[in-house]
Amino acid sequence: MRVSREQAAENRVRILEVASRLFREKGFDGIGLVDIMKAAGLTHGGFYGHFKSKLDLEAEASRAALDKTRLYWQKQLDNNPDDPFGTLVDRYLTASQRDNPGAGCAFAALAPDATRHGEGVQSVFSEGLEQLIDMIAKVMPEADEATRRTEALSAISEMIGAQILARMVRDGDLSDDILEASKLKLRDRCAL
Amino acid sequence: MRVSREQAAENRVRILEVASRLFREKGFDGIGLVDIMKAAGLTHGGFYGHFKSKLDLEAEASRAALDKTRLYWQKQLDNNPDDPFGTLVDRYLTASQRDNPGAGCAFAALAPDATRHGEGVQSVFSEGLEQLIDMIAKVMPEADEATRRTEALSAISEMIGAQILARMVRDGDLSDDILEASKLKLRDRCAL
DNA sequence: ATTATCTATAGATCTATAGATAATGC
DNA sequence: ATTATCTATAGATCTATAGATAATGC
Repeated sequence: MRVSREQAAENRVRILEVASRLFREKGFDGIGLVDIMKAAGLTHGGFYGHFKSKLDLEAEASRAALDKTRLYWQKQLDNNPDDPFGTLVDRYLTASQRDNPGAGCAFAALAPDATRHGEGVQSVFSEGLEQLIDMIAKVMPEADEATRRTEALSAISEMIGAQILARMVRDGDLSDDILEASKLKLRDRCAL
Repeated sequence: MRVSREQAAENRVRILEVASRLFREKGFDGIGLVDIMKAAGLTHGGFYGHFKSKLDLEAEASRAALDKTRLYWQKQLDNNPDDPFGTLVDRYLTASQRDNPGAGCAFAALAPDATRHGEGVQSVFSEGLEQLIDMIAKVMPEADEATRRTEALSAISEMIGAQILARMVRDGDLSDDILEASKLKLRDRCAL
């Protein structure tokens, strides 16, 4: 049943991909190692050859998710130099983001979970947020750097909060309204 | 070991209070029935005399938490008729709210958890949010009712998002900055 | 007699580990 | 010979239930 070194490295990546999706969909406590490994096409016994513990996987899978989505958003900003922040707002506050938590923003899916899952996990989210702040502060329209950072912080809080609440609500119309309201308010900031 | 009908009713209330605090602190999956009952001064076997299931307790404890905090905020609005929304912003976006999740906003503590814990729990949070929206929309300064609702939705998303991120971050200065940034931006809306 | 609570436990699930297996890579 | 994975299981924990217990309230 052994596998090449190369195949083993691919297996590790697949565990990370599968775990980062399942954690975002079901929460850290909503999915077990057995099912994660099964989803990766492996048995659970092999898990500890790749990771030290479940908490370790939570941290690594979260880092993978945050890195991947940050790269995606960086590309969106780069490809829309005329209105980078407006593009971000329009594409983040969508029903498709809301309805695909497994592939989307790990902050919206897991921030409160991360707060309760130890220093390692929390550090990953903290560093991920700092990088996100820098990335967005750079494209804010204001001249003053400190103001751009304040604007970025406020906008990030609103966008993530809106997705969290839009997902939570059972009424689809209200859910859409939540996204639309923040889109409207945040779009205003581009017209400076 | 039996207890009077009156005492039993008090026990039920105490279970709800204890559970609503522990759920907000540790998440629905972060605390078990045995420890909840122990914290209420009872043994776990008695639980099912009061609630149908853990999910049932999650819904009822969340309703209790949301009702209690909404009453608190309604009182803050009523007591500050000159600047109700500014008062709300100033008092919600505080370090003391951030550092006491067990007594604070259930949305900030449990919204993503609620999304994953079945229709009953989700309905409680949905209805709680609708009531909160109505409460805040009423005190927004804008003349037009639809605009007041949009403003309320956007402000709620930002305030809850800010508390979630402020709790998640390990760097205390950044955590304070997150709250301050949103306080600054939201306070601007009073000056209409 | 009724019933709120307690004791004890069933049954399921979860993380983690130990030892076996078999293919890789020296 | 090494090692990635698998099989099997230990040990802990969690929800839920069954039956015993003892005080209430008719």
